[in-house]
Amino acid sequence: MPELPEVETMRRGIAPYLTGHRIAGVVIRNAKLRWPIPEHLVKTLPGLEIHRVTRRAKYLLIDCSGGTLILHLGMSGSLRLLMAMQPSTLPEKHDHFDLVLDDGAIMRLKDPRRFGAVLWQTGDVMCHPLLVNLGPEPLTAEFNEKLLYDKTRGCRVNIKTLLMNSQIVVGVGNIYANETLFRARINPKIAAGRIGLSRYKRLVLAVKDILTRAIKAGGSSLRDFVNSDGKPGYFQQQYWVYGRTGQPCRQCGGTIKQIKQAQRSSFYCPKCQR
DNA sequence: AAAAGGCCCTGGTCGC
DNA sequence: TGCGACCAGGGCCTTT
Repeated sequence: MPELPEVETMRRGIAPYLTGHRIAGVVIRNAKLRWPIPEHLVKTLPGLEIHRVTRRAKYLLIDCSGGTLILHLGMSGSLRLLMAMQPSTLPEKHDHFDLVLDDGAIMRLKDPRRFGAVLWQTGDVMCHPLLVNLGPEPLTAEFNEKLLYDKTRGCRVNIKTLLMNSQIVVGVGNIYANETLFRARINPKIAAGRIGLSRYKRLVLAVKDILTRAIKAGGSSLRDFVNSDGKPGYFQQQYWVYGRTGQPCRQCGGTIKQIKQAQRSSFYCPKCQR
């Protein structure tokens, strides 16, 4: 389940191998992702030069001459780089898409659950319907307590669900929503409109700090991106509350509770989070 | 308008 | 050991 830190780690992993290269070929083995992969990419992309690889929310943006390739990894997607002359480049069952580069390297997308996406946008990529309504990046100054406060006056939705709303802030998935609320000592059930500036300040700091640390941890696994399974090595990190139903709170020893909010599992410590 | 629920999909886990 | 039921999850889309 790639969250923002994982996507950013993947971006940093692939960028050096793509930037400045020309696309030599495209292979679509299974176009049926979240949306169909446009078949015309097989003809359109070869010959184009890759200028840079950026990220917006959890979307990877491969900026080419003439357009931008938009990748989303869904919840089971991963990218791998196979270098030229490497013996075992046989695609496996869920390797749906290859981007072949002019030096023979291959960027291969694997996505067993096919919630991911490969799309193409000409012109300003930020005008794409999937990107145009996104809220601020969590690690920018634009994401702050005042923004949360202003956007939630009169809002009755619970804070956990709000935090996962990409129109409010992008890149906070289920795991980090739970973990950041614990860090900020905020009960996930509280209505967003009843939270004041001081608690929002704690929440913003928690989001920034936890995401920043996760990205740093991912950096140490960057070398694994070439000729590996594409999975950063920090997935087995320790969580304070996520997935710890019934276990003792690492802070107070109380019991971690699990509830459902907007069809998603929420985990929290009723004693620490009020 | 806001909020709630549905849906896409596969692999892993669990009970029988 | 096989098999069905169920769950997880991002996030757009539809319904209320």
